[in-house]
Amino acid sequence: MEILATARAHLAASGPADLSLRAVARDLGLVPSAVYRYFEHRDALITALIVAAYDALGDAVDAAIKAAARRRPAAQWLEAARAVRRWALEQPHEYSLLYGTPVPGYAAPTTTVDPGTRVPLALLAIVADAHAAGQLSPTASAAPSPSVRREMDALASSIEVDLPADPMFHAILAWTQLFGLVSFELLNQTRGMVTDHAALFDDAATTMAHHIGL
Amino acid sequence: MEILATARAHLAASGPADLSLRAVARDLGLVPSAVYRYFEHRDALITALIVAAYDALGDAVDAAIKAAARRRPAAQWLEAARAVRRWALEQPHEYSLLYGTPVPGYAAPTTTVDPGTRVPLALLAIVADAHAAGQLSPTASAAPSPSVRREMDALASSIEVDLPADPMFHAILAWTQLFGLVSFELLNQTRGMVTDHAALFDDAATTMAHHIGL
DNA sequence: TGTACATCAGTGAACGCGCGTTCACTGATGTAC
DNA sequence: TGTACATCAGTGAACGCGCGTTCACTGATGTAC
Repeated sequence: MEILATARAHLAASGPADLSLRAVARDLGLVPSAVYRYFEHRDALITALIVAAYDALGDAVDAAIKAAARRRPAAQWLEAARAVRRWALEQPHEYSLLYGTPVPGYAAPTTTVDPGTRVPLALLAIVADAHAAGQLSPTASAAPSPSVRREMDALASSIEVDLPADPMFHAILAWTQLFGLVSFELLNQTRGMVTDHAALFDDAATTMAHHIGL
Repeated sequence: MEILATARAHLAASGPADLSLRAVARDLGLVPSAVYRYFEHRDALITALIVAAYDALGDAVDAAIKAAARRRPAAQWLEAARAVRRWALEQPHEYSLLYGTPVPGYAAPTTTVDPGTRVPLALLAIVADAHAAGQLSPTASAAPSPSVRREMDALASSIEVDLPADPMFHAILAWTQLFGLVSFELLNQTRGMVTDHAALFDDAATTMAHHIGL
């Protein structure tokens, strides 16, 4: 839909906070009320944007994993991680729509949950595939406590992933680490501490893979 | 100053996006223009809030480390990490003012940089103290590439911390991991995946300490 | 102890702005007979 | 092939709202002599 495309373009230029229904209409050369023919209200527009962004990120990650399908699991992991970072740097505003402070006054409906799980599920799939192929080395690193271990087992079965608690635990940590790094880089929180973000990120992703046992 | 206190209270109640000069004045029973006697413009108010929040968080972390001063470095690390999470959960809106998407239209002046480094410096100090006391075990985990290693050495000397590249690297990763976890929890990004966030967090912090060599 | 004056803290009205949303409407395009 | 009508896509004006900021002002408090 053209409105959605224009809204994404507007988002790319100005950031989520300036994302108003009127601004999108303006960009399209439409009168504001015309947008109501396509979206019930502003929140519906934002929801559509969020879903589209999650899907774009999911597609980017899936494509990266697919392109590395014949390589070692650790290489797949690295490429997936790089795809996340690359996508985030290319569309920082869409990234912050997904992983930043929620848009004021907007309450995400449950529709946005499923698309939001695509990336973590794709990352876990790499680990699960490695495990199925017997390519997962037992992790030398600290082990989770019994209660967390139980939670990891429950999570694994609820999302139907065949993975022991240990790599599950480290994969969850890696997932949060990944986004922590990208967010810090985008928010300039590492200002003055890190200069070559790409190199640090690659090393970080490789380290994560190592911790997981890939 | 009373305006600042009221602004923080307002922030606690409504989040950074609703933080307007008029709202703060309203809370104080003042007319909007009265605020201009104390702050040159809205951005000055926000800057003051950011600095105050960084300091509050810094104080919380420092206090936690101090209270654990006689315990093992790994325990100090865990307590520092817990202090970050606790503070974030107690004042989520102040946390998101610091680590969320920037307030629309606000450009952070360099004044906010120094207070923002308090937490990472406090975390690094734990590691550096352990290193000075010979209590840092060499990390078994993946090592950074030569270029990142060089960057870590440069960083260590620029912030005057006596730490080899290896633990420095893992400490930086742990720092980003810490905030990634807290942000994901606050943003509800782990919805449906994690239920006992406190337990996962503790295990994560312990694992980080282990990776660093604490 | 009293008077004159400066400083301070805040008032009140107004400005122009962008926002989401509503409502009655218009004119072009498509469909049925 | 022509006419009648419905649907569609969008217009235009208006609503009430909150925002940051300005400006001239008022009245209380403090200071100097």
